[in-house]
Amino acid sequence: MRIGDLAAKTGVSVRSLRYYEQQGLLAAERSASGQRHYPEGAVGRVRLIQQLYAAGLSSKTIAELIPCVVDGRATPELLTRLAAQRDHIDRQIADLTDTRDRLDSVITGAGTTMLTGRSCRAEDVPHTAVQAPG
Amino acid sequence: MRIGDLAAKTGVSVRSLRYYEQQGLLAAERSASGQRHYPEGAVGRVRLIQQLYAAGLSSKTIAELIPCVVDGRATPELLTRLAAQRDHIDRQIADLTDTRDRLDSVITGAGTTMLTGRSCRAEDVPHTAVQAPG
DNA sequence: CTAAAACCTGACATTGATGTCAGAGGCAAA
DNA sequence: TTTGCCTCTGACATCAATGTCAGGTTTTAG
Repeated sequence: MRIGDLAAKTGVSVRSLRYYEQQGLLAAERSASGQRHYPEGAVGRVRLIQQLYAAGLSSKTIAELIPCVVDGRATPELLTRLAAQRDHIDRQIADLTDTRDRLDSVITGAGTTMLTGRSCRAEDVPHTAVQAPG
Repeated sequence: MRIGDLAAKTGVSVRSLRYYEQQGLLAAERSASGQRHYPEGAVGRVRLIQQLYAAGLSSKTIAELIPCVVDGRATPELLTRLAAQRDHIDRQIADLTDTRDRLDSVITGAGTTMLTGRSCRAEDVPHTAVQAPG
């Protein structure tokens, strides 16, 4: 598979795939002329990378942990780091849940506000047709 | 309260507090000589800002939503945006939960691996909609 | 009064992932 | 062979939040 195909399959830009290689996250075979060639498994690998990016891990951290995650090669030290990342994600989940609930209560609370017809700085909303009176 | 005190109470740098003001997230009274002066409530406000930053909202988005969150005021349009943010956070939570579980199974699997010598291939662990290899 | 500490504005630097552009070469179809 | 698309490297641009430095004013402590 060439880089354009992998990009199409994963939804990740060609630019980013090259960047992942540069960061040591994603190896590629090279053809005689230097073009990158990926096995099928690269698709899952890229998805994993994206997932870890989404969890807020840096390239450097992913590069350190990825052999452990894909190969199960875990030194006790790596295992500790992995657990630390898991705990960090746990904290993120807790924080996000808190934020979600907070927004939620604002939303349901605002339902009452909507009935009373009060507006929220309508003059600052440059969008289409705000008909709420100021 | 002066800016240094607020920074100390919130753990946010003085630089960032000035930046928040510039972004319209955090207003400050000014003394005759121009120094910023904050009420006690600013502490909670800064914490809210941090919370929303942590949820991945941009300054611009926070600036738009914050009057509603703190005052409970919302136009229907703003309410929609708020709900969209909540849904976005919900998706983040789901993704993070998935990632956490994945790391978790690597961790417990790796523990087993260390005992049994079996390898643990996380890319083969089923999570949400992994495309099966052909 | 004086010196230190805190504050002000403004500007430039940094980090990280990604976009974009330029110039050169590879590869398959016509 | 020509055409057109894909790929290569390398470099510069971007965005957003924050760090840092400079030069000047204010506040506070001795």
